[in-house]
Amino acid sequence: MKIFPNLQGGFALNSQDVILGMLMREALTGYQIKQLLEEVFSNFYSSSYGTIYPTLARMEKEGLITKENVLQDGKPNKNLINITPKGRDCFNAYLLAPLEGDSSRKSDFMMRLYFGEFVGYDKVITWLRQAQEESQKKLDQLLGQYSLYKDEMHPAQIICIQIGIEEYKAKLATIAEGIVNLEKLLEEQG
Amino acid sequence: MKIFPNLQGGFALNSQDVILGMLMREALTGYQIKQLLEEVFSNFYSSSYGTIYPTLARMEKEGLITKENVLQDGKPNKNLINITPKGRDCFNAYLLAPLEGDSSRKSDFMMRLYFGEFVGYDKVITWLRQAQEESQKKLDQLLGQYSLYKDEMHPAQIICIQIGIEEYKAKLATIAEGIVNLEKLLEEQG
DNA sequence: ACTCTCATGTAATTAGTTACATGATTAG
DNA sequence: CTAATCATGTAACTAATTACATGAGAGT
Repeated sequence: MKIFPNLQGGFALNSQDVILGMLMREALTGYQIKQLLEEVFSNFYSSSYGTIYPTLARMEKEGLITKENVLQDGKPNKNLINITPKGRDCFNAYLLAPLEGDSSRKSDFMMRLYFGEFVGYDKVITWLRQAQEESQKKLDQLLGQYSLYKDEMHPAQIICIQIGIEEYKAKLATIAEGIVNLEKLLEEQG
Repeated sequence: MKIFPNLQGGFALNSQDVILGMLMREALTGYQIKQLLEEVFSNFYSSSYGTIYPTLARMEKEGLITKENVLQDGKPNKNLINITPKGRDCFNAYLLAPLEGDSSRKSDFMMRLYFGEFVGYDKVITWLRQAQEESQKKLDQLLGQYSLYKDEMHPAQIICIQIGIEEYKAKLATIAEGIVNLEKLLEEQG
């Protein structure tokens, strides 16, 4: 007896939907899918090889994709993944399904900030600086994407990237302000 | 042979650390822990009863907490959870461990925006409006928290909430702008 | 010599969600 | 009489991560 009746073709955002979306435009390899996840989707999704390859195997069995073995020279052979008509239907069904509320973003950084009372200001400042560096990298990545591709991007895609950019800018500004305030407090103390 | 040697007292942010942090100030019940997660931690963590109670049971076995049964009248009995000295050590070890990079925020909304080319502008606008509503609620929740407790909050805690507030403001502004642009495009189309 | 990129995959393990199960009291 | 709040827990199942395993070619 199934407790979760929505095995696949289910309603929650999962790696299968993301992969199908990527394949809508062009055939890709598992390796390329992973690269795209890191380079362009990392702001709102992530997945490892340990998820990607087993998912692709299952999707092939279900007839959502086909694998085409391509011999290369100088490089290992690759399996080029093509989406099938059934796969396209499945992706369109995902797009028509009700939008889910944003799933919980778990942030170690924010958690520690919240518990900042249990460490010294200096430690909190260290965390803030680390988050600052990380956020700056993410922002640069998004800005790079935007300037490179904005002319060929769909309006919805542009909004997606802009949301990321503006969120990181806001985060960075608030972190910078926080560092200044904490440094002032540190000085007053000692 | 263990593949993951960091069973507990591990390095990744998990429900155990969050629960210990909550108990540092005062004893709580499992029910109250869930409420706090929804009301104050929801911006950077979430957990269900199906995680909380089994985690508490394991933590008791490991001596990180103790349960104190309290009889109430008119209400069901409750198990008040107290943190032990070992539990405090464990939480401090978490705070000293290296800060993790922000774990992947998986967002159905952002994913759909990115694949907006496969649906009409009207559908994208619907998604934007839904996200707008949801983000506004989250923002209001944070603003409420801030105005209620800002005088008793630690500076680090204030920064934590401000980051959330500014992120949501930025998101809302960008969504609003996006809706205007898409509506213009819809009109032009006819 | 070493490291990076390309390339595909499996095994062990963890952590989590959803749905179920129970039941008293209070407020509308 | 119906729904919400208070309160604790379990069983079935899903989804994912990490680490391992393999191997060729290119650049420094």
